[in-house]
Amino acid sequence: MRNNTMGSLIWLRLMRFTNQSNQMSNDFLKRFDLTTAQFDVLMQVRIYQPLTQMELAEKVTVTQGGISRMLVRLENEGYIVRKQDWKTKTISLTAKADAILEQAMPEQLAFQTSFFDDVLNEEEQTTLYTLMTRVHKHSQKKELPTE
Amino acid sequence: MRNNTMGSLIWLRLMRFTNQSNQMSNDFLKRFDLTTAQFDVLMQVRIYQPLTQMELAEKVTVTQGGISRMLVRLENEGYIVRKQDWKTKTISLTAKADAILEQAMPEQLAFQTSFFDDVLNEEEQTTLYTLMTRVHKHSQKKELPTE
DNA sequence: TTTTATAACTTGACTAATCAATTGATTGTG
DNA sequence: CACAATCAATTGATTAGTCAAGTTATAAAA
Repeated sequence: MRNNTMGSLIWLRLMRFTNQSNQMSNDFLKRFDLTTAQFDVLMQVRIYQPLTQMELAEKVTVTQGGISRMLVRLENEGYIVRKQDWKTKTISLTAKADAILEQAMPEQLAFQTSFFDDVLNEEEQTTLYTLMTRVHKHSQKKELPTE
Repeated sequence: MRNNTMGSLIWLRLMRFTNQSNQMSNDFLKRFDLTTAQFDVLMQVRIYQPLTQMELAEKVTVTQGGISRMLVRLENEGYIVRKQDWKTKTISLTAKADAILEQAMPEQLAFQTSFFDDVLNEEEQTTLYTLMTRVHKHSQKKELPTE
């Protein structure tokens, strides 16, 4: 069964790990009544607010349609407000979201960090980050299809 | 804004990369009328067939419910068959799936590999794999919650 | 033999995405 | 001014997944 190149082994590992840690993160964030995807979106809004839906979609690598649906849910929960502003809609956080993030942010960051701090030393983490950054950046250049 | 530890930077990178490469892979597999998730499942069945739904669910890290739904779709498309065998259902590939995988497998493996071969040399790939394996294995031990 | 347990699978309600088609808002141009 | 162009956001159909409650099949006890 000599089909597995090193590349495909890495690929599988990455997929399984992110899949699993994502589930664990969902579990962890339940205490704040948030999902990982919602936390991700709220963090981006917090950093870049006010911003448009298109801009936000790009930051979290989701389509327009995807961000539209996500924001409907977040708006219904009272985490964000959107106001029509020229032909775009401008998104910002509510006080409720601010308060929750204040608490959730340090805990979630510590949670994420623990996946790596427990098994890799500082140098290894830097190496992992550097390698993944190169791989990621390269994949973004790939985007233009070849056939 | 000193909230970003190295760990959370790595985490974000991994999420964004897997998310993006997953989409690209979906795009790539369109020529075989398959999604990445379907390809993943079919590959596991191919390697371990015949196997039960529970076993398969564990291999692709999905819940029982998730695998049940996925298999309904794959069965409707004529890629797999399930036969009730004792109180479990035993899954195996159809000739159709065999034929498609014969073609798709080498191409998909080459596709996955290209994400890494283009930017990392052999040694760097080994390093990346080793580090991710440690991180992944560790996260699996974590599973038991601490509260 | 009728209950009771239990393991394997399914299903309903939901989150999260995608793509492609459509609706809204704001331009220009004829 | 009306009409086409265009950019932003929404929506319908579908895939993919979760959790928790409900089935179904088999085995074991009463």
